[in-house]
Amino acid sequence: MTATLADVAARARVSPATVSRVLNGNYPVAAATRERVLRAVDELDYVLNGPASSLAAATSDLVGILVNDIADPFFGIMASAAQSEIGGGPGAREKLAVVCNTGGSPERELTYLTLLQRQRAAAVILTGGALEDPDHAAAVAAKLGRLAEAGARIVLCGRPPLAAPAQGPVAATLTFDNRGGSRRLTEHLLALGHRRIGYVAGPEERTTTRHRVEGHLAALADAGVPPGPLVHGSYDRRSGYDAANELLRLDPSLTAVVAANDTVALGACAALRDRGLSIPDDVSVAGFDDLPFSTDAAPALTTVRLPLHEAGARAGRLAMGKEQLPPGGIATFHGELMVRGSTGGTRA
Amino acid sequence: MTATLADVAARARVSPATVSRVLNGNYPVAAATRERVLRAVDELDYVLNGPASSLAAATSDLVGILVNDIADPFFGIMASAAQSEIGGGPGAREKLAVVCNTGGSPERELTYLTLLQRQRAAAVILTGGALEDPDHAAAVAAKLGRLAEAGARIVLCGRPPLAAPAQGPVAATLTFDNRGGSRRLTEHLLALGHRRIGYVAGPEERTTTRHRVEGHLAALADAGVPPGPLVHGSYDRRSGYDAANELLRLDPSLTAVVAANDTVALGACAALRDRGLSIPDDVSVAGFDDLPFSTDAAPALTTVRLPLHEAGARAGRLAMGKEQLPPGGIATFHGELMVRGSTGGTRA
DNA sequence: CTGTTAGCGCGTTCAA
DNA sequence: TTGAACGCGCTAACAG
Repeated sequence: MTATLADVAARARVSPATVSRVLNGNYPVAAATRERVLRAVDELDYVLNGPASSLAAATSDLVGILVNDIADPFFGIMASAAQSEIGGGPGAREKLAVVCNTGGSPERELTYLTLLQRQRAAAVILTGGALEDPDHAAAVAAKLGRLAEAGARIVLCGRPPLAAPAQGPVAATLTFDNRGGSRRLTEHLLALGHRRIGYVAGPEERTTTRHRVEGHLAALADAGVPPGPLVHGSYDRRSGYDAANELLRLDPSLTAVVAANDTVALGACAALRDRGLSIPDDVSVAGFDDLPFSTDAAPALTTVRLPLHEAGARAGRLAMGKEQLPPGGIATFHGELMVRGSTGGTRA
Repeated sequence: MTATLADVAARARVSPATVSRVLNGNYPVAAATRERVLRAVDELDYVLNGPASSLAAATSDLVGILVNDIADPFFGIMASAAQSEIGGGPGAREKLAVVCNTGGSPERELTYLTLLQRQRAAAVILTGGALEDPDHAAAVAAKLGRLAEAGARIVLCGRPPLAAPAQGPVAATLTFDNRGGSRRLTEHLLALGHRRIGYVAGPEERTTTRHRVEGHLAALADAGVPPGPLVHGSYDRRSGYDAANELLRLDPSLTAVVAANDTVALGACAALRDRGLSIPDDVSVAGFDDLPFSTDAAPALTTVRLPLHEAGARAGRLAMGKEQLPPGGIATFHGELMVRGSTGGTRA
């Protein structure tokens, strides 16, 4: 049926070992022999048997990229950038960069890690915020340890470092300064004169959520302004819509709403518009991430730009061992405040 | 080191074959024995060796989902839906659904197909429009034939059927009625009184591009209205921005612009706004796909809604063999015209 | 229902 | 520089 390495060897009149050597290019092979082998490969339309190869070599060319929501460009952009550094290169052995969608479910996260371990993945990139549940964190840390033992390189991207003891197996951590970005965003609102600011937070028990809330509260505390109402929700538009209505119910005098991310912010905007409120004249709205569509909203969204592409690309290179991180293995990416039309001064 | 099946067998005092049987659950095993084995698995923290398993069984639990652009929610939504039908959930026979980002590059598409063939993938889902280059189409068809021979189930999602002889290995095809949707969209514009309509087409040589253009031209032809200017571009915002400017240069009297998709349409809107034109008073704009953010644009985008989630989920089920398609193996999904604020009547 | 026996196709020693 | 032989860890017959 399908051609095997032995078939190629027979056709090229060499031993299977020699074929293996030219295919892997790690051993010296005479130019003439190599030529003959490659021709045979071509003529037989031979494709290496991955499982057999992985079994013998005890490693595979699979690189897993875990994302919380593949339909969200926040993850799509990072994954795309990472993947282009992994699968793209015309270099030696191609790696198969694959993205695994956990949907934010802890069980699925663990399932995927197990499946990647089962496949003897060469590397694993975990993107986005982590769940803060201690049990789950421990389970993930254990799995990562197991993966690293088996030779997988572990990279965290857009995710905070693991707790000290668990950080061991992690080769590199690229983290976003969510706290700082959030703080600057709220400072911007305060500078505009806002004193009653509502907050639409992301899902509870997530590092990203907590850090962004902390930055917000820190800015308020520094200014001596009491926090406004806060509600939690998921990272979708609908959640932002509902949350904005809830915030206004809790405090009808709000003059600004800060959202967990841009998608949520757009949902909040829709809710405000549906109530006949004008943005930013009646209420200012701000998001986070600066996804491509944020600038097309009505009005354009004030937000914090995260270097998603850069972080993803770097994570890809780290996973391939094409780049080393400075001592400590942790790099922090900062966000940039993008002031646009959705925030403005309070009414006189 | 890592525990193997033999270790588990020894600990459970059974043969390796028995362990294999309880793990795969395809064979009758006494409840007591199964219990003992599962305990041993747990105690040893045993994880099946995927490559070894795939080698012996001549198939793997990998399911590949090829997308043109993972950062585009059009693909993210389909991939997410497909993936949720395939893997990650609770259950014994887990499949590993992985998405592969071709970036629209023909070479990478073939590379990924080869890598999936190498891994002995259980199924492959190809999403989105295909390149129309005959050489590439033939190469893809050949690869798919090879994959199918090796036991992979092939599903096309949001992609037209292959040419008759090549359709053989394809288990199922879910296609979008791009032509019909596009035609209805243009009919809507014509009904509003537009007679000079510019068109921002997608990348050349792509089926999606051609079908949408054909539907547009068909509507015009039926109405006896001559086609306006048409320019090609990629599926990003920038491309829409530049294209809109170019269209207005070609014909300053345009009253409407139809774009290849929503992202491009938003870019076009930005260009029009930057020229001081009002939407839809001066120029109407329409998109395609109805991605989630389209409703938040200013004004909200008139577009054609495609059942991306439904198509993706169905593709996932077909890939798993959980569902059969009616004779012919082809199902067509139709788009729904969504009329919103970005299109309006021409000025009197 | 369970154990025994062969490979699956390749990488990698060791010699030559 | 090349070949021969072994084993990676598991599944799939075939017995029993």
